[in-house]
Amino acid sequence: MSKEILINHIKEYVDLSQDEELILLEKIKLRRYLKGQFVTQEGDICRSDSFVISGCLVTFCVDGNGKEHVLNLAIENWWTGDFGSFIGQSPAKYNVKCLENTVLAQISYDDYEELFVTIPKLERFLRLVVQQEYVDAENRVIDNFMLSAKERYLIFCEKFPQKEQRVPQYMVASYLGITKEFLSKIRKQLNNS
Amino acid sequence: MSKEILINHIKEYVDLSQDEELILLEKIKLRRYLKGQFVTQEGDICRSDSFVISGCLVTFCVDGNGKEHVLNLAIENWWTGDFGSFIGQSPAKYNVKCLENTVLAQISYDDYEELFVTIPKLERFLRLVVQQEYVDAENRVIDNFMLSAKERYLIFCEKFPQKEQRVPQYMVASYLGITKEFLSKIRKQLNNS
DNA sequence: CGTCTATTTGAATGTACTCAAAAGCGGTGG
DNA sequence: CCACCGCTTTTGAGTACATTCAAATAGACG
Repeated sequence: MSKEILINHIKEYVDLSQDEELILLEKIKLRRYLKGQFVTQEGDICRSDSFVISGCLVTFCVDGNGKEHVLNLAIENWWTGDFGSFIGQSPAKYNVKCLENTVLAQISYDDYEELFVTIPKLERFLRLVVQQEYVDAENRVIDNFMLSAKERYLIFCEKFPQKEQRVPQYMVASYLGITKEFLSKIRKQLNNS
Repeated sequence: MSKEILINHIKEYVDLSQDEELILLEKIKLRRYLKGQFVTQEGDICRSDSFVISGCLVTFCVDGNGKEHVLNLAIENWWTGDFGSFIGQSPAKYNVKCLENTVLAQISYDDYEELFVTIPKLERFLRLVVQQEYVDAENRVIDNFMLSAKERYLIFCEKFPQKEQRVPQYMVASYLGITKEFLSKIRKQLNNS
């Protein structure tokens, strides 16, 4: 069953007893989305933390000129959503949209708080996950400073070949912080060498 | 006593009993550094998580051309260090250097693991802190995409006036992802208007 | 096949960088 | 107290990386 995928993900970080698994199974809700549907929209409050069972999603915001900026791309076994909105239960700054038909395993904010009491080690699990995401986010800041657009693109392809294949090129460009035109030129240059 | 400052910081997130405070006081080590000293150097393993009691620090790395890139600036009541190195107990990618005489409250990796067992709610504390830092780091990524250098500088000054005042301008520039020369020109332009 | 969206191409432009040099500033010692 | 030193900041000219805008081409889907 699909919920098991999330359970197994959690078990990579902390041990769970049979009972604890059952409690979790009750709290995890599966939700299906069609390609193009939004999981969260700017201004909404993100009520659930979402783990991707299958599919592909983009997290982006829109600036004053209507330009879209991609914060994150998520595929199977990644967490997604507007985490700032989730932890503060405050209006989302970002939109989360499905690029494919998608199945998410979700745990609501309230259930999380309840679960932290009944299964305290989930607190540890979430800490470990978020710690790593924090380090990755900081490394992304520095990579954007240190590396050229071409280098960032090459590293992206190497690190996330599946994302590169499943996500439209203009979103990859935005994720890398460059324009779609410039990414196109980079790719052309890479082919001619 | 200075250690109380860290205890109070923790108490902003979780309640601590008298006993728990005493256990913590034992594990927290104060360490003094002179201006210019390094808390961590690239390649070291960052053995302790450090909370700034007083002073000011910069976290930076050096690229292939010898150019320095500032990841973070820390003052009183901030955590500092190479967190990636700390959580993985792996060689540091970054250097952490004191810009002033500095006092840090440190908890070692091993003591942390012990503390998580004796005071499980510290797990929650750390999760809450790191969650916020993660969201801040992601917002920094997007701000660097969406905003001009001038806008980023203005927001930095507004958000962290003390950092702007205590940190050399060329480090602020690097933190913002621009050159010292360009920041100088931005400041000139802001004065003439 | 036509329509819609995504990608490519090219020319002009801009934001920010490089390099070199000068000016400012703070501390130290004569 | 001033002169000097090292380090930081400023200035200017030339340049580069990446953007904008407009148009052509390619792909996907009904």
